[in-house]
Amino acid sequence: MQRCAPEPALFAGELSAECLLFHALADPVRLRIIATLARSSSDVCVCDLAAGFDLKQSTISHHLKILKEAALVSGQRRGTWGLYRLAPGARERIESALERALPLAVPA
Amino acid sequence: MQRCAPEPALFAGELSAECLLFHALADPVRLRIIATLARSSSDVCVCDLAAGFDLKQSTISHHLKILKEAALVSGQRRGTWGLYRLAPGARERIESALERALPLAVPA
DNA sequence: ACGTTGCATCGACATCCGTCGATGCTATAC
DNA sequence: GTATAGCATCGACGGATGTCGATGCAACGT
Repeated sequence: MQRCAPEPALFAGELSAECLLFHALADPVRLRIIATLARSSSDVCVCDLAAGFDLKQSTISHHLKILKEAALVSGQRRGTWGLYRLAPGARERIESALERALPLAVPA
Repeated sequence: MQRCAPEPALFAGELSAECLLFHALADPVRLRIIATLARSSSDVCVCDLAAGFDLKQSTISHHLKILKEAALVSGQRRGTWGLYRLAPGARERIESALERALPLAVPA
């Protein structure tokens, strides 16, 4: 039987870092946290996130840890509170990952 | 005790569609499929993906179904082969989702 | 008609993941 | 010093998910 396509040419590059980024965004709670931080002019503390999203504080901490590991969020402690904000360049990092996965201009 | 921040102001919008999009991208196999289709000038058939990624054909079909449900991929049958390509506007849809989650200019 | 090929679907299984309660730590308040 | 408040971490549990083999189906070739 003949070939089904002219030539396979499958992508063989490394995309695990990009996959981690998209994974961090692929959860409703984390996406809401990101959307909140992206729209907040000041830092947001864990207690407000837990209260606002109707989730336990440990759950919010869990998601914040994933977001921090993806370098999408940065946090600092002020007294007993944990204040979080969008990491600088978060959106640019996502756009770069998108460009590596789906390049607008296909490289030669 | 005093408040930890001036005012919560949590995001309350709807992001489930955007979450589905990012979820479709948050798997190594699916991301490789997308990267392959984005770089291929012609359609790619299921058998080539299965052979190239060292996965069973049923597994590839499963991932293609998820990508199709996310409207990132479109497929057609030619004879016994299943040919897939990147859906038109796939990248634009992802960028729109990113804009809704992390707006560059925060709306008033 | 018959066998073959390629794909989609199904069920099963193992693993991952989100959520919670419990615990410990640090900083504040008394 | 003691008590309290806020957060991170841990272990456990249930549900979601990726992978596979088996089956069914449609199209092709003989």
